[in-house]
Amino acid sequence: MEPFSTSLTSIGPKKNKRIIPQDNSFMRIPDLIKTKVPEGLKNLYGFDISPNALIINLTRKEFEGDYTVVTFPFAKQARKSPGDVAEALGEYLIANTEEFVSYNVIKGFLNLSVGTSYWPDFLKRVLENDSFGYHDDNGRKALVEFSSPNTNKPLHLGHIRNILLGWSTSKILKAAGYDVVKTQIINDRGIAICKSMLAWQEFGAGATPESTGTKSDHFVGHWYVQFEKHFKAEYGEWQGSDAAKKVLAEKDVKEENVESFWSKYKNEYFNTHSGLGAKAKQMLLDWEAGKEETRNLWKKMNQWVYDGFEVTYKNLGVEFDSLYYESNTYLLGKDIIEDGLSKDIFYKKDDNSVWIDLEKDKLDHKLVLRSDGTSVYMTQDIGTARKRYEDTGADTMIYVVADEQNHHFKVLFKILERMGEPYAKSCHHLSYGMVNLPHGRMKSREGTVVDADDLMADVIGVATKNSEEVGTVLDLPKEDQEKIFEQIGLAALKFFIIKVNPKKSMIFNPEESVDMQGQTGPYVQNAGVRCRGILRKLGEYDGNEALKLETVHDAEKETLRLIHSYPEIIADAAKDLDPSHVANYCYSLAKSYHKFFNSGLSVIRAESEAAKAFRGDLTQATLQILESGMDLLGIEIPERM
RNA sequence: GGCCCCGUAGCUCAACUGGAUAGAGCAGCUGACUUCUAAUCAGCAGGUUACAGGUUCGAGUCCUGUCGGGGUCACCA
Repeated sequence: MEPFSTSLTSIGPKKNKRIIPQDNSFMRIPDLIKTKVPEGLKNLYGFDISPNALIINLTRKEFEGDYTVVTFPFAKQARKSPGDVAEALGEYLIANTEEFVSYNVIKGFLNLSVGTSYWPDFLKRVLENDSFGYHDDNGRKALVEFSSPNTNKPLHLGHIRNILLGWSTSKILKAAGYDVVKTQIINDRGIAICKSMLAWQEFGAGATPESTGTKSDHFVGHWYVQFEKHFKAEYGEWQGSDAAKKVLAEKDVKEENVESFWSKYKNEYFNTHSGLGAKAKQMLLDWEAGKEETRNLWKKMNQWVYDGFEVTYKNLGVEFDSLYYESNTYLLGKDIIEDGLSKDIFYKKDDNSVWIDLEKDKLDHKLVLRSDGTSVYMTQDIGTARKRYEDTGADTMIYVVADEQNHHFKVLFKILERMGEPYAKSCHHLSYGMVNLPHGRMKSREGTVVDADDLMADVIGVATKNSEEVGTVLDLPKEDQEKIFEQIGLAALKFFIIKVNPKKSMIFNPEESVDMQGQTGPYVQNAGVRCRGILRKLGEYDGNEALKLETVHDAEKETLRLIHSYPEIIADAAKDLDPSHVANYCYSLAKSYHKFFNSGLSVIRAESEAAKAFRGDLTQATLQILESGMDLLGIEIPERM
């Protein structure tokens, strides 16, 4: 048995001697159409159109042709029927390009067929360029904020959707030509972490993650839960007290409403009568005053959380370029408000609170400084945005945050605009829908929150079980097997989440998330692994033979056209900030290759040297694009599976 | 209640941003492994795109209304 690392990483011939055409005029079909159709319209009818206004589709498989141009939009200006325009354009393209060899017209649809010789040439271009599909630097810098957890409890399924969206959006923007900075703001201060701190101090008896053998962020989360438990007990007991009876009498609560009244009163109880509440609040005040003992406790517990997060992030395969801590940024923005006050962007009320009037933009008045002069969330966000601009020079800022904050970001961006911030118009809220379970929302009270670490362990567990049943990698060393199981399990999870359009809320069915058949991550991986297997067996071949190819079969054409459209997929995904485009694309490409594989067209036993070389190139290119596309989603394709 | 988002096959999702006969997967049923990996493929079945109008060559997509679901309306984050 050969060692894993050497036997599996060689995937066949990488760079054979090839005839590389010397001209620089190579254009992919969409670009060719965008050049030649406006030119044709100008020559034929004498009017100009914007190339971007063209509608170019892959020809549906029930019709003859490869690419379809829709001519309805030009009919009026040309003063001809859409069919006539299509005919004339078809003639023009045949006469004035090498690539198109025939056409047909159905109503206003011009179906164009690309000549066979185009494809082997095209594949060579793909294989020569490892980053085929990527776009040139556009000179812009985008800052992407995602994850942004609180430090009082571990990450859960909601964070996973956020993180996967943020990560892949960052990758996609990079591929689309942006310089990208990945960042997060860590919400490390506030009443929540104080609750964990207090509970640990009061009831923890010196326990540590080490002493209890608990992952350190879960350890801190445990004490947060303990706080809630003790608080609830305290509250329940209090409800029988004279003070409680007095409250009921004052508020004139009827007998049958007592229970629901108490559940709504909880927050007020925390702020008024609760002993634990008072202690937690005192802790927050001590923290703000910089009391050393409190700060040390805070540092200790936060460090536990960070150590835990680091493991989760690493397992998920993500990392950040920079971090912002709320404890450093929560005072930012106040100066900016003062400044804006003098410029009449904001106004002050009699009680000294500061507001902005957004009624002209069909929004409300929004508070930006409390009457006691302290800041609110919005104030911080204003300050942090400017700081980030100063720190990084990013002219585009993308906030990956759940859609419950749609309104907040609408207001934030409008305020930044009013302030004349140079990046204001390029701020985007990548808003995504809630992740629900088959039986409804995740609720911490009902213990239905799906923990991130548990979830990853589960999917890897299922992948391991499946893989051992299939038995195809049992000959490999144990650690290589484990690596593969991990790759497969995470692929299932990540793909399941990322294939859904971000703005839609999604239902997360744990059973379906570990499916490995059909429209899933492992299905796509399997196509790539299949390519690797074929290339391994194929060995050396003469790449130049491919240029002598005489026919391209339908089963090959589908895969070719998909590879061909990869650059547009990246551009669209970047424009829409929507990684699901890439996921669905990868699935289509994998599907088309599987189909080709089963079509009876053999690579290794091809009918001619030309076909063999061509299919070898096709297989290599498919693998290259699958790896590239899945990489944008944070998914790896294993060597074997 | 005001504002915002969503509603597509039994279930989970697509539909190139207004283009051709709305496509996949899962679940169900039939077939294909001595063949380049069956985590695959081929096929059957499944739809009044919530409903009613409108806009135009053309509507799941845009507009209006109705019904259903979610979010949000804090000197919280």
